[in-house]
Amino acid sequence: MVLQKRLDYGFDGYQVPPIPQATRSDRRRCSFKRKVADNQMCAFDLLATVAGKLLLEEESSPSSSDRLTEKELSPTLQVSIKKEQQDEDKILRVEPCGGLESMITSDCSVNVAKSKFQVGSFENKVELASSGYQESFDCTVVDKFKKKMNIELQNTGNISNSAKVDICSLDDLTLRDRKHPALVSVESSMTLPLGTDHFSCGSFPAIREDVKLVIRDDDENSSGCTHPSSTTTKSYRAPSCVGNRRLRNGFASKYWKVTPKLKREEKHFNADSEVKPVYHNRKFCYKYQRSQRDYPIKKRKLYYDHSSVPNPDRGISCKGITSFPGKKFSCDASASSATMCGGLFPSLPFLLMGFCIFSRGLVLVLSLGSSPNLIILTPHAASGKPVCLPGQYGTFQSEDSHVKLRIKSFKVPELFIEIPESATVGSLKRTVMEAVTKILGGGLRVGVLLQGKKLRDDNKTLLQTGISDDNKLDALGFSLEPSGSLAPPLLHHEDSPSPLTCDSPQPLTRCWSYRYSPTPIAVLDPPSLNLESFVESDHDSAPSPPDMSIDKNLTDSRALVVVPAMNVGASAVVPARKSKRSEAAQRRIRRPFSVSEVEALVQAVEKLGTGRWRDVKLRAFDNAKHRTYVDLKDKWKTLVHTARISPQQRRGEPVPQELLDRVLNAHAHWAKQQAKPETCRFL
DNA sequence: TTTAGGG
DNA sequence: CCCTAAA
Repeated sequence: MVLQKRLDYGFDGYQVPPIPQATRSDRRRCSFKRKVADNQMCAFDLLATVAGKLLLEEESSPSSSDRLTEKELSPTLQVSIKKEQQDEDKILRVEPCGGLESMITSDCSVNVAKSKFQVGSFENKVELASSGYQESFDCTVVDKFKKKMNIELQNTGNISNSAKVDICSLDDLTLRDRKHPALVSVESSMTLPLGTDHFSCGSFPAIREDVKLVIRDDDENSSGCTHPSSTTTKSYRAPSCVGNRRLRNGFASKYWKVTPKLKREEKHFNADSEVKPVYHNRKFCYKYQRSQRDYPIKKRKLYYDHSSVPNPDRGISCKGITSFPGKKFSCDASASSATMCGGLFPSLPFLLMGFCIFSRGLVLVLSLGSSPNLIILTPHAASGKPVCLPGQYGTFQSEDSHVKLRIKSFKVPELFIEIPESATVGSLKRTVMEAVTKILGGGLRVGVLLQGKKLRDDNKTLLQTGISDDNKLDALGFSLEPSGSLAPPLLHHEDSPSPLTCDSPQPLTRCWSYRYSPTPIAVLDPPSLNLESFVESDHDSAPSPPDMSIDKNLTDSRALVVVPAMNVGASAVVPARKSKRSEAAQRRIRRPFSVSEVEALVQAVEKLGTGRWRDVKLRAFDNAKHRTYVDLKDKWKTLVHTARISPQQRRGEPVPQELLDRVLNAHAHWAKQQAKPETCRFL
């Protein structure tokens, strides 16, 4: 999908010519897809694939193959990337580094000529030199690291336009964060001083959850190792170790296909800026030739002056924050390894596995724990935000603009089973089976949900709906619905159709949200439930223990519930509670406050008062995702009530009288405070 | 989104 | 806990 994104930028997916021997036309036709189990697909694979393709294409290009001399190719830079799956006959040879001259220019793009970058040991010099065009960037290693490597991208014409990527050693890293035994931290500081203002990077909201997943993995895998060589967990392999098996090279992109869109832009440029498209090395590899004289200036403008040129390719933005004319674009390195991504990877070190600079952005392949991630710093326009593709992502874009999806689970219609206590387990099973059969009997339909919203228009293309948008992948969900829905025995009409909230193929994805208005009956939108969410809901005990789970709570278990529409007559299957609400509006399970929670609540209210429930939430229940500020307010209400009634009338887990006294005191106190706002509000 | 209250 | 009017 990420690559699909690239489509917009002129990167036409990834296609790998099957075999070098194939004729060109054959190659074009039967370029094979590297079939990889979805969960094995990783960003690096994608890039490697691309690299493979690029290389192969280059090899077959007389003009460029000239440069592929043994001399120039450092042996260590020759890499065989083999699918870990053993795709025997399809071993890609990727030789991305040594002296290959590549140019990936499209309209206004970074032009990278040389790339020597061996991530495997981090001993090579990184050098991305200009291919001779003034407008291109130089990327050179400033420090020969060991300790620190500095890749500097700079515009040869103007030093101030530079991008820096600092890579510090593990040692440096562990000093900062011992928790993550990553090997190398990439402190990316992209600095494009363009003027006065300063933009720093924030976060990538769109992919935050994905990232969380990664972080979790990190923690799990974290072994405390602080030295690369000792860090040999599955997820963290020292670069040098990796080298043998699967050397992960940085590579410069080569020739990118011209996409239709770009072709159009091409024309545009032709007219506008004396840019003459020149197909270089096959028609889908191209670059522009510009007249030298006005190039440098114009070029920079194209790069950075977003407002002056109506072209999507302007400037590199970091996570959506872009450089604007006269402003400085910067991702400060001081923050952490995550700098580049700001809040995305807070202080999470990552290993730079490769990078790729191409016309429309900078791609970094980073290892964030167990799987490589693809970070794309895109030019401003198109999506604005960098894309992160977790390695284990189940969806990706393949050639031919196909969207590949792996559906791990379906939401299934809710079932409601009513069965006497005296019934046997066997009869329970049968009853459930009956209910299920009832539904299946009528046939099933599949619903597609995007960001919680049901996609009802069957005629829209994935592209139109945005499903092919990488940002939305994790918001994609499917549901099973009784197909009899068109003329289903409607039992209740009071409900209105409701959006399903969740569920992507990923188990840990957030599920529905709490408060929904009554929603329509389940006929068309049968209540669905995520089977995978039958996770033991966490017993939130203490209010504060860090809750690392991704809202596990939200996936409260919802036992079997009914599918009203389907229960025609089946005695065992009856409509649930008038099926008042459907899927999303399912009433949350009851979770009585524990004494410790009450304690925390009381303490917070004593401190903050009774009108600041949000603050109370943040202060004392920030980690209890299932406790909303409304819940806290409600609880306080009941606490006050409880405190006022006699102990005999109280129900549930008894709250210590001491706490109830404090409740009354605090309540009285804050009531008084409200009466006289002038007074200082401290206890 | 929060707050404040009734259900 | 839910639902909402108001802010």
